[in-house]
Amino acid sequence: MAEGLRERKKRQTRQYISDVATGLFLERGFDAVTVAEVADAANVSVNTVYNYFPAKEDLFLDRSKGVVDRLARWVRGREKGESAAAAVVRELREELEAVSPRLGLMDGYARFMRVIHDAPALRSRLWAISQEVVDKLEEALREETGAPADDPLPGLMAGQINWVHQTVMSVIGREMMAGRNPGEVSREVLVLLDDMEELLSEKVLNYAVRAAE
Amino acid sequence: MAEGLRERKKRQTRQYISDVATGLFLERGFDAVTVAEVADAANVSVNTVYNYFPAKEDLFLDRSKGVVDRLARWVRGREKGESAAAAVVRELREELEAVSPRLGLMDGYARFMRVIHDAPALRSRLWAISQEVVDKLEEALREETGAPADDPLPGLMAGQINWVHQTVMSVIGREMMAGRNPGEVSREVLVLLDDMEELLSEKVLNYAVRAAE
DNA sequence: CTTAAATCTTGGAGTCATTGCAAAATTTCA
DNA sequence: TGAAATTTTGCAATGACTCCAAGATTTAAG
Repeated sequence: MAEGLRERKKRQTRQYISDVATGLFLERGFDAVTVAEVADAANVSVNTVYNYFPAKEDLFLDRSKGVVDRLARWVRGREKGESAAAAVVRELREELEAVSPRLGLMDGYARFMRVIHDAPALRSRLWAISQEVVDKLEEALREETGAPADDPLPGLMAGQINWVHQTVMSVIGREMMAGRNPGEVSREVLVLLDDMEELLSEKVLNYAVRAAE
Repeated sequence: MAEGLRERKKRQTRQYISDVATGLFLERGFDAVTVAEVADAANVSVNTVYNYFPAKEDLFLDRSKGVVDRLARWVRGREKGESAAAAVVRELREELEAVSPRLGLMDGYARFMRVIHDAPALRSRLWAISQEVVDKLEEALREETGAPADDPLPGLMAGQINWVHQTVMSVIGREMMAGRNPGEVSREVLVLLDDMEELLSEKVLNYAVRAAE
């Protein structure tokens, strides 16, 4: 069915508010910009802003929400004969080798991270998102392995896999904020990823291996 | 030097405010109690509350701050021939066997956790504390091993060790909230701890072994 | 014991995020 | 085209938190 005028306008408005807000936050920092200013700059009322975004933090982290099922998706899409952890490590390695902006390997990410780093509210929102990532990963592991609800292993495995992802993301953030360029950081984190892989036990690396056909 | 009247009064006032606030939060939940109510109930002004506590969350989580250097302390106090991870696992095992209230194994912890669970602001404050725990642990590992500032290993090891501690604490919280009693939870988590120990690689279990004399 | 300095407490005003409500504007659809 | 559904907006209110200056208390010197 074709999308009505109303739907299109809503999507545009939402996007515009988010863009305007992001611009302001990047310029002056999260705390220094009020929601009222965002509303003014976007030519809408404060209420309209809250109509689209549950909280101020969502104005800046709206995009990041595409990340919540990243690990679950990678695990579900793992190859035959590949374990959950191996799949995540492989996907991370591929993204790193491609110097992918999805991991923050892009110009401008430093400024983005700086805004988050300087605003406690944004940091906690990021933690909340990260928690969602683990939860969805654990759920995926349960489904993939058919583990009973009281089996603690999926939770433990999700924790280990999340450690890898979390560490990669946080080191990238730190290094980019330190002024390094994406290529440099990519190479450095690839080495780090090797180190991490070596720290994973065989039990982790062999958990939830997908049946080879 | 003897403590002056002023110092004593301040400490008492601070403690009293925290106690009163904790009581109210346990009764009615974090969000349902305003800072003004806490101030009233404690016979002080709102400004005095903020004089002692930087934010509302600190009224409830004041105690928890004793936890921030737990892992660093355990590592620094590890025995001869014992690694950092082994020390943390051992200390955790001892606390679990003792059904220690320091880990939340006590009646009333369920209600305490419930308040945190239901208040996003408290959850993020807990995350922040947890971050401090890792940071201090990493710092301790660097000092203990004399690793250079650019060595990534201490950070990775801190992450692995933190995973163990974090998982133990969160499972205890979850089970206690589910109405289980401390003894039960203790036994269950001891088993879980064994599982986790098996998931740690040799490299982790042998990192920062203290010289045997 | 008296008093000035240092320190605490308090009241009050103000900022800002967030919510609730009802009126006004816009879009959809019969 | 006109009523119904949906969106936008203005307005008022709540609650955390900050700033400031005045008042109360404690300390310490004389």
